[in-house]
Amino acid sequence: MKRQRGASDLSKGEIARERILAAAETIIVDKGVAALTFDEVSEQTGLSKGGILHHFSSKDALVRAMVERFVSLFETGLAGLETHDEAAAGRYTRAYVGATLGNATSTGPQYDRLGAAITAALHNFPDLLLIVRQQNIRCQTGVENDGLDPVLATIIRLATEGLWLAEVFDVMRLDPKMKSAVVARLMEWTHPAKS
Amino acid sequence: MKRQRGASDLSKGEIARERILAAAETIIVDKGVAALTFDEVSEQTGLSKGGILHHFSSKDALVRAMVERFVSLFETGLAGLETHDEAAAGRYTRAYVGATLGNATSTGPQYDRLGAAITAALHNFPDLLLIVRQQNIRCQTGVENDGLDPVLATIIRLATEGLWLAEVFDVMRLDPKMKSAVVARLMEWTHPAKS
DNA sequence: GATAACAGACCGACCAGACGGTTTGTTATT
DNA sequence: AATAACAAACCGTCTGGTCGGTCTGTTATC
Repeated sequence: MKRQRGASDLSKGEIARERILAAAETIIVDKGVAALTFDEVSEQTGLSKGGILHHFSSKDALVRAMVERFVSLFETGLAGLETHDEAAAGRYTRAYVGATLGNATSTGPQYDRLGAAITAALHNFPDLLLIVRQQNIRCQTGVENDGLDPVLATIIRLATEGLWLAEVFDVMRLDPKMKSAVVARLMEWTHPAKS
Repeated sequence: MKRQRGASDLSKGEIARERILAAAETIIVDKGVAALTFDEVSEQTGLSKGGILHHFSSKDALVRAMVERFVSLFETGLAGLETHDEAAAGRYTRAYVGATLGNATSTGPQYDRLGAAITAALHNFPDLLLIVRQQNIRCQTGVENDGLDPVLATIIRLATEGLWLAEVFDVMRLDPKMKSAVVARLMEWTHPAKS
C-alpha cells in the first residue's frame, strides 16, 4: 500500500531528527550544556551514536539546529502576540515584552532554561552568534520604529531582556510582586499616552 | 637577609597565585571558558600543571577564585562611585549604572569579556551561583532603598544589566549614539526631579 | 509478481586526543 | 631540618568523530 504523505506527517528520518533534537533539549535543560554529548543523546534517544551522527554530522550541526529552532519559536510567539493587538503604537514592543516575559505559547519554564543554556553555549560556538545577532537586529529595529520614543522603547526592551536573562541564568530571585509591577510598568510605557 | 614584608608585597606563593589567576582570565577572555584548562594555564604561566594544582587544588577552586575576584572588583568600583556622589537620592542606582556601563576603574573591555565568560561558566559550576546571587541581592536591595520609586529603580537596574549582558555576550550591536542616549536617560531617572 | 538495484537509516567497534587529577620526586625558602 | 613551591611522568576517563558494514524499504526491470 502506497503511503500517502500528508503535509504534517514526517518521514522516518525526520521523526528521528525531531526526537534527537528533543532529547538534546532535555539534556541541556536538565544537566547543562556541558552534558550535551553524543553518548548522552544516544542514551536518551535509544539510537546509537552512529545513528545520531547520521542525522547531525557534527556537534556544531546539532547545536545549530537547536539554536535555529529556538529563535524561530520565539519569533512565532512574537508574531502571534503582535497580530492580536489592536492599538498601533507600541504594538511590537508590547509583543516583545509579552513574548519574553509573558505567557505566550512560545514561553514557559523549559523554554527559558533552554534559552539560558543556549546563551551560555554561544560562547563555544561563535558562528552561531550570527543567528542570534540577526534576530536581535530585527528586534531592535522593530522596537525603534514602533511609534514610541526610540530611547524609551529601547530601554523597555533592555529591561525586558535583563529581567529574562537574570531569571533564566538563575542569578536573580526578583520578588514576584516586584516582577509583575515591573512588567506592568513596562507595558504602561508602551502606550504613548504617557511620555 | 631577612625580607621585611610590607602590607602590599606578597609572598612567593601569593605572587604565583596572582599570576595564575591573571593567566586564567586572559585565557577565558581570549579563547572562551572551554579553553580554560590546566595545560593552557600551565603554558601561559610557565608553571607546570603540578605547580598550578599546588595552588588551586581543583578546577572548581580556580574558577571560584576568579568569580570571587570578579565580584569583589565590581563592588569596589561601585563603592568608589558611590562615595563620589553628592546627591543623596538615587546615589546607589547611579553608581550601579556607572559601575556597569561607565568608565569606572572596575570596568573596561577585558573586564566585560571576563564577565561574559564567567556568566557562561556559571552553568557548569552551579555552586558558584550562590556567590553571584548574593551580590545580586545586595544590588537589588540597594537599588530599592535608594530614595527612588522602587519599580523605576528596578527597571533602571534591569535595563543596565540587559545592556551590559547583551554587549558582553556580543549578541547586540547597539548604535553608540543610542547607547549613550539610553545611559543618559537612565541617569536622568535617578534624579528624583523626574518621577 | 518476482527480483535485482539502489538509497537512506542505523549500528557498533574503534581511535586519537584532551582533560582533570594523582603520584613521586626535586628544588628553594626559612 | 622542615616545609612550601614546584616539576614531570603518568593514569583513567571521556569525547567527538570515523569507518565498515547491516537492515529495511522503495523503485526499476524483466
